[in-house]
Amino acid sequence: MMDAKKVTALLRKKGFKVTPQRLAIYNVLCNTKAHPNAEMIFNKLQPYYPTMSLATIYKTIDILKEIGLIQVINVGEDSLRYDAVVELHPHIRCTVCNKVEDIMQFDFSPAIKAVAENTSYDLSGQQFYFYGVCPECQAKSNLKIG
Amino acid sequence: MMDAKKVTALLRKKGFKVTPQRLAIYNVLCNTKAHPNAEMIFNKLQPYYPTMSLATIYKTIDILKEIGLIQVINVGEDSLRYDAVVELHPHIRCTVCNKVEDIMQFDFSPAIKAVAENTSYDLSGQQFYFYGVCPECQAKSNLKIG
DNA sequence: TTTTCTGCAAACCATTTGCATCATC
DNA sequence: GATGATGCAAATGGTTTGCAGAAAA
Repeated sequence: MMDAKKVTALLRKKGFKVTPQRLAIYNVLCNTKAHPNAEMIFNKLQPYYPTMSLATIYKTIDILKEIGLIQVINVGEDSLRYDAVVELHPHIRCTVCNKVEDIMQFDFSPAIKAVAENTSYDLSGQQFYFYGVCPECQAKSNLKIG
Repeated sequence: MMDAKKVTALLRKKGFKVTPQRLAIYNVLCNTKAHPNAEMIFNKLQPYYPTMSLATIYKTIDILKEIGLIQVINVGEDSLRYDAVVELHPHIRCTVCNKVEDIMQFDFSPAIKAVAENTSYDLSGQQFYFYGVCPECQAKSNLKIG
């Protein structure tokens, strides 16, 4: 569900050219909840853009980040993940299958506000990461034991 | 203020040998609030252990992590930082001077409890990172403008 | 004496960069 | 046609690994 017009307009406005590669990369991020890293985006696009390189993905990610269309997620893996949902929300990573999901059930804004009011820093952002075992991996683990 | 006896006993108990390098590295982490990365530890020890290598620092960090004496801090830099305070507490990084400090003014345990009760994950840990400009860098910035 | 550790050098791997060619405008 | 983008290949840099000599148990 990408609003292609919006991306196109924003890229142009910020002085970047509009290319099929850039639209495709943003499109992948808009149509997944998997929070993919560069290689996952690369693999997803491989069948349709067989000549696209990882370098192009990294360069495009830099631009999308700069113009505020995506955010970077650093859940303590070797690689970074990317999210087209730029609104603040915590993430949780399964320590067994490494899947990364959004946490929406709890609103952290009061906590963040409290920190902002009690620190001498001029706050500009924050990231909350949770770690645990997802329901699917719990089930698999129970099967093995039971 | 490292409790050398405690480290020594714990290393032995877990089947690791006690070496001056290991004690020194843990000692550095116990006596700083700077949340150093491997290179900062290396530089700190350089005058006293001129032959110590970065490889030894990384290997020691792995062990200290494994036996629960330190925690890893991933504030979105190129390198990881380490903290001898293993109790949960949020960290804040100055986006100007890159200093990393503890946040102690606010208790996140109620928020974490709420997430634990509302997620289908079996929670094992979490990390909260804040970003902003520290008071010192704010002052410097004001000088330049004013 | 046995086992594990240190420290050098080489390997690793996600990400970045340089550059010639190519697409967008 | 001018400018900026792509994609290959090489570079980068934090971290890891292999291994011979050294220290701990």
